[in-house]
Amino acid sequence: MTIANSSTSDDLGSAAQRERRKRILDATYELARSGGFDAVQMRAVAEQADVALGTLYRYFPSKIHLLVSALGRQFEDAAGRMHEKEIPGDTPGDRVLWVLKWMARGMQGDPKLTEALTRAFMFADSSVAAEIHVVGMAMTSIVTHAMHGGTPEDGEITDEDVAIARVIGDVWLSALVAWVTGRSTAAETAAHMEKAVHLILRD
Amino acid sequence: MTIANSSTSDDLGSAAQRERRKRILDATYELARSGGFDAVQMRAVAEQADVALGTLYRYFPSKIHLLVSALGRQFEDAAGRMHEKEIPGDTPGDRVLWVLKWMARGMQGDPKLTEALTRAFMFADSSVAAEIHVVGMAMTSIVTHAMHGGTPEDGEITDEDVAIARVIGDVWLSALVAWVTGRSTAAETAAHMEKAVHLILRD
DNA sequence: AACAAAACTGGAACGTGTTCCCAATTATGC
DNA sequence: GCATAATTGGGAACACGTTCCAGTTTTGTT
Repeated sequence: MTIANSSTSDDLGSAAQRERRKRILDATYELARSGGFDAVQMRAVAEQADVALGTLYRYFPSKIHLLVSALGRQFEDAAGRMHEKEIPGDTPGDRVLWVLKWMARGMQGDPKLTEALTRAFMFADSSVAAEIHVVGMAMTSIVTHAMHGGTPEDGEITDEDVAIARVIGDVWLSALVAWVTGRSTAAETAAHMEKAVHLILRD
Repeated sequence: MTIANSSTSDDLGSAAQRERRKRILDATYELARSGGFDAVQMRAVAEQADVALGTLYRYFPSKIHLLVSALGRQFEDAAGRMHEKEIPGDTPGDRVLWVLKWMARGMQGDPKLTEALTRAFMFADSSVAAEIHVVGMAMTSIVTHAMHGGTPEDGEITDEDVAIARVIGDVWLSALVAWVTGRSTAAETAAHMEKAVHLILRD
């Protein structure tokens, strides 16, 4: 149950292809950051990445695949950074809340980007299962890592831990959607998460 | 904190307008039931409801509004039926699980319909806040009603109860999305909900 | 009954995701 | 180095959500 090992640091394809793929994802980020989901238009991505529209579709078979792939890269980066540090907090609940707040801070700094990626994730169907799985694994990994104090040798991660982490991840996703779609404020979201973690991880 | 009182049994408009609105929602259900989200095409809804496309857009300003309104009607119906019966089960956890399974059974009977309504709900932004609120209230009402054994006089519903119900609702939504998008089976979803309810409502 | 306002119809038109086609370019095997 | 296959570029075309408009019907008022 370690960090996902997907093809983020791409094994596949020639150097030129890896370069194209990177340009596409970079263009996606930039458009999403400035204008959110609606601004990530396939023609605009293609133009900014300097590839033809057909090529873009060869690399990512839909807009949803594209955005969820971007989300996966971001989550894996976050999970990687997470694993490099000690998580502050005396109890699992404190540490999980610390991590969730840390991620929330990052997301609030780029609300449009977050909106684009989250809505794509929520809209994805089974054809995006592989990319979705990457995200789910990274999220579970982040939470379980926080539950165990960030000290890698600190005991095994049990099935129970994973189940708990999934539940927390679910609540987090729902809260994220509510925030992203403007149905709740950042403060309400934070309070809601705090409540949920206290319910689930009674210290 | 009783059942939502929105304009489901429509106060607004003439008889002909209520009739049109009903035809539109019926057409929406039928198309969703047979083909899911993608089959609910605005031109098809208009044709099947025997109204002009412009009229459909006058009643529901977007496809998302239309589907979320349909979901709201369904949830209010479910909440209403819920409140008429005693919920079996000795503990809050048992009763909540019973209710969730009862709703899951209904949704599994119409998977395409569920897919259409759920995806619309997840995709809705703040312009759909009113319709979303109807759904959220109905869901919270269903869960709190189950927590208190279905006997209406059985104590007040506290803020704490509502907070708990919201968390359960969040997990349920995430699980629903996973099921609807084919990322988890009905059995996995049920097991996951059971785990979550046991964590949140320790009996 | 006559008129004004609002609602409805039918259909054209636009934007964006997606598909398709073919010529030009690049990579691969001999 | 060359023949062949795979990839890419450029762009037209299609589908569906959405908007808009001119004309007609319905509704409401006096």
